[in-house]
Amino acid sequence: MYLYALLNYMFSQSEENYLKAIFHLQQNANGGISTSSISEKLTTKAASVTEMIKKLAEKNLVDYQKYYGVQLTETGRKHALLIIRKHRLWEFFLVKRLNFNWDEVHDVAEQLEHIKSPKLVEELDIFLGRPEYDPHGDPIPDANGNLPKAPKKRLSGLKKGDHAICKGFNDNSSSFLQFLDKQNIGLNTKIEVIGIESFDETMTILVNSNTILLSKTATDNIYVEH
Amino acid sequence: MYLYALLNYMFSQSEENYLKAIFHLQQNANGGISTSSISEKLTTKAASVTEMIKKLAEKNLVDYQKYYGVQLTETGRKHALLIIRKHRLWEFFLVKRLNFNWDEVHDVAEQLEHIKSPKLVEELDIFLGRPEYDPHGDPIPDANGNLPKAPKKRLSGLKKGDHAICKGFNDNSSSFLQFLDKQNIGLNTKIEVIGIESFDETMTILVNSNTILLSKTATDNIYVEH
DNA sequence: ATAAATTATTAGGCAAACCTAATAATTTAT
DNA sequence: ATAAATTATTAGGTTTGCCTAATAATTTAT
Repeated sequence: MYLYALLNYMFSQSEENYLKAIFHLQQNANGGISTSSISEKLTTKAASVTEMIKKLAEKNLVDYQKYYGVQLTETGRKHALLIIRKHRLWEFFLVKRLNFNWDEVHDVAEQLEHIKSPKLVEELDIFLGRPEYDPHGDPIPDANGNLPKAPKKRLSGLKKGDHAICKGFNDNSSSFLQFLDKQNIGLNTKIEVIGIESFDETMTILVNSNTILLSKTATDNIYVEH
Repeated sequence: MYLYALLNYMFSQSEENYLKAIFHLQQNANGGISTSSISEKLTTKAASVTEMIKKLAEKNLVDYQKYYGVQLTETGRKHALLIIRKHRLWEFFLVKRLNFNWDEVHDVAEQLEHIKSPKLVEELDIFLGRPEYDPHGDPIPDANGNLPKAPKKRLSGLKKGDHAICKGFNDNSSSFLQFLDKQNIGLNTKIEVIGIESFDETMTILVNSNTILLSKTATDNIYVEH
């Protein structure tokens, strides 16, 4: 199908990285995404972002108005979701089939997500049993870009006495994931909120009968179901 | 280990493609490899090859003297073998695990071979059961660049009356492999040589009780054991 | 309301990897 | 042995995606 071929083969790795970055920034923001936030996310300079944004706008992947920020078009969003789909399928493969630890997969998946082959994505999905969540608990978009709906709730939003199950992480950096490993916090770990400090929102939680202190930054980045 | 890291992370995709092309050309030639043969293999222009060869020589991946051709250094050869190892492991994965046909895998494997992660290569190798041959019958180098020794014999080298088993193909192009599929020739197919035309070396062979005519070009590209 | 700080854009450059056209070196053919 | 053909190199250009430095627009602070 023409659109599919177009979605799969037309864009450079750089362009794909911009689409993905904009998509992720849109998740946590409303309205247009600023040039500077993109440059921060991709560790490039703002001037480079301006340049690339112009190109993406010409290709109808983003809507863009000077000083008013960027937003993905429907085509841009579809392609961003395809890259995220590939990224998360590969992460699943690496962890579940190749014995990678969840904190080791990010860099490799960043490379693998740019491999262009519609058949590969589909067959990999089948081979893995059409998983719905990656090893970090993030939902894997299906071939049409639909995400399994699991509204995310942050650990930082819970109150004293709440019980919860850990369902994902917003910061997938190796250092954060290693920190979680050290605290024995992982996907589906059961958590009880013992208390919250009023001055900085540090949270005291119970994990496997151990008491652990987590900063607001940490609890903001942990998704739970409760 | 330092050398390993060096081998894995130092080179661009283009550089890797040149190393691989030179390695393959060296298999069928003796002495230095000409600029023009490289440009033909990679469908680039000779001027681009000259440029790249200079760069590879500076990085000690090839030995190079004006008008005397190119040869891989030991480092260059090691890295070429790593890329070939990755290419063939991925082809094995695609055919044996993801239901690709053997004539569909080349382009995807050309992309996957450039993924940089020593752990990925090792774990993939283990996951696949440390296969020795890819789906085309080509040997897969081990982690040290050693190839399982299976000296290759061409079908074109056999005489009338010889029996043989098909063990691999030199031309892995989709069109050639599809031609073979149509003739019911595949890995481990049993062949009997019925006759050879003296004027153009066209060979008449018996495959599953069917008589088939193969051009010299075809028989040159089929490896056999007999 | 104006100065200061922030954010975005433009202009001009650079490196990688390709290209064409012109030229040079070597080999082959008569 | 010289002309013709082949092969290789050089010079100069292009595109992509990045950079710095200068400038412009907008927002924030006093």
